Amino acid sequence: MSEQLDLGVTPKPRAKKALALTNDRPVARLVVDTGVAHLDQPFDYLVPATMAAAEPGCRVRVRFSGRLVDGIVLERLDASDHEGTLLPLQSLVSPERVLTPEVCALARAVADRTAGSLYDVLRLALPPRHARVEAEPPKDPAPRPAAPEPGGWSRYPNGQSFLHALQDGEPRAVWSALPGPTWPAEVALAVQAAVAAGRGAVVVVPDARDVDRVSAALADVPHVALRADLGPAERYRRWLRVLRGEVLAAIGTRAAAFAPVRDLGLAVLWDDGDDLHAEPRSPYAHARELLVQRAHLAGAGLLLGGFARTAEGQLLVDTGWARELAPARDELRKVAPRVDGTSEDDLARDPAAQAARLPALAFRAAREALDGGQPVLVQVPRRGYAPALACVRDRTPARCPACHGPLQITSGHAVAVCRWCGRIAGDWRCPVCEGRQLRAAVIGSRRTAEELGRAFPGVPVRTSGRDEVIAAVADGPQLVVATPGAEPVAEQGYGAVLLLDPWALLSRADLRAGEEALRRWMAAAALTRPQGHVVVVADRAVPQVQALVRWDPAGAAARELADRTALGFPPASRMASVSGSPAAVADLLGLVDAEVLGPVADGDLERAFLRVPRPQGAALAQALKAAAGIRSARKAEPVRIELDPLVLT
DNA sequence: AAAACCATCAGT
DNA sequence: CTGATGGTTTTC
Repeated sequence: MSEQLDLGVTPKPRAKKALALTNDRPVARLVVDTGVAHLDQPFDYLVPATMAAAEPGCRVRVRFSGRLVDGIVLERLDASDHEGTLLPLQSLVSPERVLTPEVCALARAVADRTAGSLYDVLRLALPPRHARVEAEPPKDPAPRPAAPEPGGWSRYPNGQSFLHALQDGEPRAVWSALPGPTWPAEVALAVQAAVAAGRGAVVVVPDARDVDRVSAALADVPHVALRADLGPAERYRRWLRVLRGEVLAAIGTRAAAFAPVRDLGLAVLWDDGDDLHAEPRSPYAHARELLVQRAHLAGAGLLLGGFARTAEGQLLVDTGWARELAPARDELRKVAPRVDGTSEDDLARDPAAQAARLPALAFRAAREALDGGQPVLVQVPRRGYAPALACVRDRTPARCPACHGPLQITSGHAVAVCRWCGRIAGDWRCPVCEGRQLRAAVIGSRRTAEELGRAFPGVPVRTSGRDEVIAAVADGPQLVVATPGAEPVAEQGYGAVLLLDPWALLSRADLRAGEEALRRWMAAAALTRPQGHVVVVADRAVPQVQALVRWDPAGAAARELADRTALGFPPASRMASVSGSPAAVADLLGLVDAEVLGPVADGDLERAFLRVPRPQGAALAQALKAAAGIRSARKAEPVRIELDPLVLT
């Protein structure tokens, strides 16, 4: 064979010297970081002899329309079907094959589903390279663990068959976890079942605390923990161990959904309703959609677990794609907390408890637990100082008479001020009852902590919120005031959990307010010791309170899904959010055929929602991508496109 | 960002 | 008709 292969390509006239190509498959088909929406397609380049190691999955640099850009090899071919001349690869970044076929197929599917480009997804899927770490000597593959005993799964009628099917099947389950601290152990058992059979597993949890808890539960299973806060070197080191098959299991937050484990047998997602699972960067893929898609493509099992259940999880059950994995009723009775609803008007006699606005029942429950030497968890909806105000009588949210922005009080003694326009709202009147008196709709955790301290003199009070999250507290009498998601685990479980100000959660304008409220209450209530006491300061007639009392996440999710289906809301329909300048949004909407809601002003920008029946979701994504491509080719200003947006307000 | 492509037109 | 010119399209 000649050095210079004839590929039907005329050498460039200005080429200084003939480039020696590799003999073996001299064409590399790449995905290139073009940076523009309309060029989401493979491009072919020639492989110089010096870069013969540029196998599929390798990072390369290439000249693309004059600029040096990053690319990844998708395939090596004998010849290209491209008509024009081919440029050679500029350099081979590394022979490490970082993009596996499985992750590549997933990224392609995700890009299609979200109207994004392949490279945008790969940017999220592949950690930045760290050359020094790559050069470190590889370790031996970790030994396989033994197949697990059923452990906590014996409390679920289908638990053992689920574990068993992980050996070589693709069991898909929506799991309603028993309240209590054992879910990391059950996740670990499922992972062990897959790994013992020589299959890989990925586990995605909302935050770093959960990563640590599941990682600890996985002590007997070789694995890596991928956390966002690791730093580039350690992050890449652990990721490489997965890629090279040194370990078969990876656990982490959102980005771990793409961990390149070998021969995937199980994907786990814990608490899929947590909004931390939504990727904030384009194309905004949600971890649940990633893992559902990945399990589907890879023929792997899926475990979608949580105390509460989302409407999306319910849909997976209703369509028959996944099965329900719920505890036996008597097992639930053993551990479920005793939940009482109480009116906030039923205030305690104790003056300090009154000042803290503690209803008698809540005060008593806390007192009993503390007297028994047990910690008490108090969940308050938001941190800060009285962030929102409402009519004292009927809870109508207080809005600015001028601009309808929310009113707030910024310090202990100031009058109410509009959060948007800054006007002082001294003359506020309730639009419903004409009342003039305001109350804090949401009491921030700091103030609650102060007030509770006075209601229970001598009892230590700790707070856990966004600023400072406490992972765990020891047993013993103490008050723990926490915002949702920041509740510390108690060593022996809390004696009582108080859910204050539920209206702050329930009365949000969001479509998901009801589901989200129940999710947060269940997450807190699950931290009680078996049959601990939970007091929620709301009427039992509220459906979410009922679901909490009966500990019925499945029933609540079924009702939620039915409600949304009746109204044509997701997940029964699929929606897309489109935002940008008014002209750009109007232009894009003109290119897509779907029901349009809006547009409405959103700051300087405009936002519109598109809605189609669920079966047309793929077509909507395709149409939006095509439209964005047309606009990008015209060099029109970009529009932000988000499929299945989490927030619909 | 550079190259290739394409339409237009002054000078034959 | 041809070659120069300037704007547009393509990008392997």
